[in-house]
Amino acid sequence: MAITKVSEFSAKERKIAALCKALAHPARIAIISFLIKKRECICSDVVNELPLSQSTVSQHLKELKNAGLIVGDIDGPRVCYCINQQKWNEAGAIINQFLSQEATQAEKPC
Amino acid sequence: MAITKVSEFSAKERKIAALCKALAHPARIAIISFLIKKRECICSDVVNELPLSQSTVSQHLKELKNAGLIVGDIDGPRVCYCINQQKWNEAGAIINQFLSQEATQAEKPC
DNA sequence: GCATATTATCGTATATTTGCGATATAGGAT
DNA sequence: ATCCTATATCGCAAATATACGATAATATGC
Repeated sequence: MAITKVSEFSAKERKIAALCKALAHPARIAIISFLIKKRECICSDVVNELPLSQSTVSQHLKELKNAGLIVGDIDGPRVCYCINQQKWNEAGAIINQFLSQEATQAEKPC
Repeated sequence: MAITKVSEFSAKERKIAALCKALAHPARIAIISFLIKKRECICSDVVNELPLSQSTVSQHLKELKNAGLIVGDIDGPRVCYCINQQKWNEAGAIINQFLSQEATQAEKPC
């Protein structure tokens, strides 16, 4: 496709899409659910929970971290992951606002 | 990657991820917003609204249709697209339920 | 220092997505 | 029938995502 056109959309549209993209894989949904349930846990706990290799899990964790949804605190040789509660709440608000948009009175029905 | 492991996750996890994936591109966010605003419109209106070619827009519409979020009614030579209100509400409920999960009392903080 | 445990990153293969032009398809108008 | 408009699909190229094994990096314990 040569070049992606993502940059031609509004910041809001890109933000919503980026958040959804971070949640667009079942492994990442599972990781988030697991972290919410356990409140916090080390990377190897996640690896044990998922049917994926350690390197693949690490990649998914990285994506969630890049999206700001989780944080990893270094704890000796381990990394303790947990939800970034503030960002998680913000993300929920942004996505929910989009999901619950109200239709205006029909402007020009076809 | 040889083979995707999506099928090894739960139906719920896959459902949430699939819905988010449908919303994981700014063009599709823009399309949904446009349809909600206009209530309904023909494909070429969407093409005029987005900085993308007709064939690319058609592909994005197809993805949203596959996800069940929109429907396209054939109207002579045109296709009139609109939100599938019921599915849209369902999707909102599913995603929102996931987003607003409550943390349990910490089971085993690290 | 060295060995071990934990996690991240690199390299690679394959799958999927994005994007477009060209073409096909279908309906309406003349 | 022919032309025009609107949409979908095909074929292709490039970008991105998924997945893993191997390796690097880091901290701890000895």
